Amino acid sequence: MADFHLIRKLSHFTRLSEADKRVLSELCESRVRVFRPRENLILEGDRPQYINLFLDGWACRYKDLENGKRQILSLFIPGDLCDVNIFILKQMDHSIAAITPARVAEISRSAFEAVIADYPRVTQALWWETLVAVAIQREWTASLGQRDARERVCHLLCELFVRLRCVGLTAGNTCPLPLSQSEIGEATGLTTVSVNRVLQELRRSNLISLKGRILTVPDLEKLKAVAMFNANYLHLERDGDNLAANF
Amino acid sequence: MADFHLIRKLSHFTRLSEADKRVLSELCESRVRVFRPRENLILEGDRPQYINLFLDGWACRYKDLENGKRQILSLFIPGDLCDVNIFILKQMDHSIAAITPARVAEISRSAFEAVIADYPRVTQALWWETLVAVAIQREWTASLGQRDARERVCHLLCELFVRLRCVGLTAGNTCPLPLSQSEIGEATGLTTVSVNRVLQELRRSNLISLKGRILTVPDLEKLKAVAMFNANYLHLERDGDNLAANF
DNA sequence: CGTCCCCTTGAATGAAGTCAATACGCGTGG
DNA sequence: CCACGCGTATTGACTTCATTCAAGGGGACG
Repeated sequence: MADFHLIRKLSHFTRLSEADKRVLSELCESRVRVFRPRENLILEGDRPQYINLFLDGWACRYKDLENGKRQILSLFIPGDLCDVNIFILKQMDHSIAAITPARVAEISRSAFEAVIADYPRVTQALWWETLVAVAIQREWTASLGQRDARERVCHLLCELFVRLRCVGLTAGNTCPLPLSQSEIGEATGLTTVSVNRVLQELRRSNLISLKGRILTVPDLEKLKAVAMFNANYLHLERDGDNLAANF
Repeated sequence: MADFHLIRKLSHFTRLSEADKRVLSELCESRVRVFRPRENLILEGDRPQYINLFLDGWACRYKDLENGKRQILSLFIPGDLCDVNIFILKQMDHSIAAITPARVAEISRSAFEAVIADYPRVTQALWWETLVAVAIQREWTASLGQRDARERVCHLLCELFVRLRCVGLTAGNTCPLPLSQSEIGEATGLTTVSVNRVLQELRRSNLISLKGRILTVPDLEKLKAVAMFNANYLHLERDGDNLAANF
């Protein structure tokens, strides 16, 4: 199934029918583009034309400030959608770039609207996706505002681990983490040096092990405790189970 | 017109017909509730039932962390909507509280869905509202991650001034700012003491004057420059003018 | 073999936080 | 009318967490 990850993710919200899954699969048979690491999908100021759906690989939203600093605003993993309805806006207020090699389906406005019109459960599920994405953005706000360096890094790692698990990309207590320390820094508002020191310390205290872009979390609960991580904002409790699928 | 502020705000996106305006007015004749300062509209963990529409007064989303710290995640001013479609979720991942005395219309799911079904231009405008709210959240992320204390406070003041102007709540270079220094701190991730020192300095350099909860900005462009404020994320350029209203 | 990232480490610096005391303004009740 | 109390604002001295600066090491790749 082509967009396996998206379907798997949305299934955390509601039970999808076979027809629902089929239409989601078809969505990503739109135009598929491939990006190399650091390649931009779209730049601040550009006119958005498509909803990007990440089939494979990681990417990020980011913003360059006048003072030369860069903030990563959010991370995309397989199964993530960029911005439903983004084509309403005349221009992007931020940029999006691939982090790893990435395969991205570009969903056109018309393809999207066709789905919305005919598949109410999918529509609901996409709404849920949107609401969760905003909740993640809020949690990052809270993190940057109130957590210290160590807590921020731990929180990011917890979030990514859980999100990856939702789309079937973890293996036991292990997951990919294709971010450089400087990218972790850009996401957490820390410098590379600070990230490095935090990671050292997390390794020393056996909270994580991280080599070759593979993260291992021996005790997720312990990491969550350090991070003050509460997964409620990811809304994985089958909120939409009342909309039962008709198989 | 009852929800004057919302209509005025949405008019920055598209030209609304009289019928559009009428249906928006009716929306807030739903149940109107009044809250006192610090009173909670809804708490983390509660089940969301309504879309809150702020008719009058200020409020905020916030999150309490385990370590006792509190982060204000976003601010609501008159004309702001809480979360379109929030009732999809089983429980709130954050709380919402009034800052000043506030009048809030509670829009029911059915009232909302009725509007969506019949008023495509209003639907589009509400989508725009949602996208702008997320863009603001992203900008706060960037602020907390990359701006220093002075820049963060200036940026918040710029944003609020521009948002208030959009709903007709500024007068010349003056606007209400009913936030205590500690609330500014909770929004910007700073301590009260730091906020106080920044404000002192901004006053001394004539960038602002702020007394009795009234903010005066003698030279907005200068303040924007200090804050590295770029209003593009508020998307006020009539992005939806292609959907002309039929009067 | 050299180059380019990325990671690591130490020492010095600095921005913001902490602690603590004081001042101000305003409404309440004696 | 004044005293009191409470929330808010202000100020100074000290501390600390993270940044900055600078240098060195390792691995991948042309």
